[in-house]
Amino acid sequence: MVADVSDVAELSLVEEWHLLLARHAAVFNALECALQDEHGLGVSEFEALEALAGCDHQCRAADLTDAVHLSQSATSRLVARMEREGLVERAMCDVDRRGVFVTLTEAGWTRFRTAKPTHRRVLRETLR
Amino acid sequence: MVADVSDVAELSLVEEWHLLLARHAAVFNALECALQDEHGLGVSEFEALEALAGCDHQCRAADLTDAVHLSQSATSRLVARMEREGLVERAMCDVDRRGVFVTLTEAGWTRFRTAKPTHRRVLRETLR
DNA sequence: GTACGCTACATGCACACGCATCTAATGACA
DNA sequence: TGTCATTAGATGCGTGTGCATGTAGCGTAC
Repeated sequence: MVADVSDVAELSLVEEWHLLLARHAAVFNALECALQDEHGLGVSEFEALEALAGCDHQCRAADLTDAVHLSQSATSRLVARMEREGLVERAMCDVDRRGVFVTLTEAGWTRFRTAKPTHRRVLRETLR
Repeated sequence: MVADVSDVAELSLVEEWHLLLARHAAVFNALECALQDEHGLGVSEFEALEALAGCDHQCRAADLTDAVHLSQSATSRLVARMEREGLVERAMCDVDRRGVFVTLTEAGWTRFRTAKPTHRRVLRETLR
């Protein structure tokens, strides 16, 4: 019984997937705990804040959907939660009145800057 | 304004994290859709089946928890769902009567073998 | 043997998710 | 201008998740 080339290729493919799963789970859980405990933020909330901070503090809801890797509906509720917490505001978009501009509030910007060191620390500790 | 070494290091750390997030989301979603559509399985269900198949078709519930990267409670419910679908059985563990042996049924083994090519195909198509 | 701490798994609960669907606005075309 | 397909985002619904806790069995100490 000799493993041929395609068996080896498949094995490494599965191993790489399991490695990816394990790495993701480890970093994600560590981030979730640290951000929640120290700043009352979930990972998705932080990613949304980071996306907004990197986009002039304002972007379309649809752009956030890509940034947080969530469904459209989940993103909509995420924005609703963050608005309830005063981290962002939803503004009517003039050029396309179906659209929504999500804008970072002063409180949201502050929370992001405060949480950022925690985020980076956990990445340093758990990534790779 | 010159970026120093630690700024560069932090940037690449964050980029690597975002890459990990994106890769995970892409592969996970593709797997979820394909396995659900073609075999009525979720990713976690498949991972559990794979872990059991690689463990002589029988292992402790606690071992499954590690394999699926889920909490203990989620794993317990996962096993309950899979038992309801006839994919696994829960058996009393003689040496430690608190424990539970999860065993692959014939149907579970068949479902795993059937779904495996789909799983590998999606990995080939979406990983890297 | 009895008491006590620990471990394995199950379960109540609150909450976040995706899917399907709804509403409102847009753009194209007759 | 009126119709209609398309798109942006919100929401009802069912389900899966983690946390906290419950229950039962184990192991040690006395």
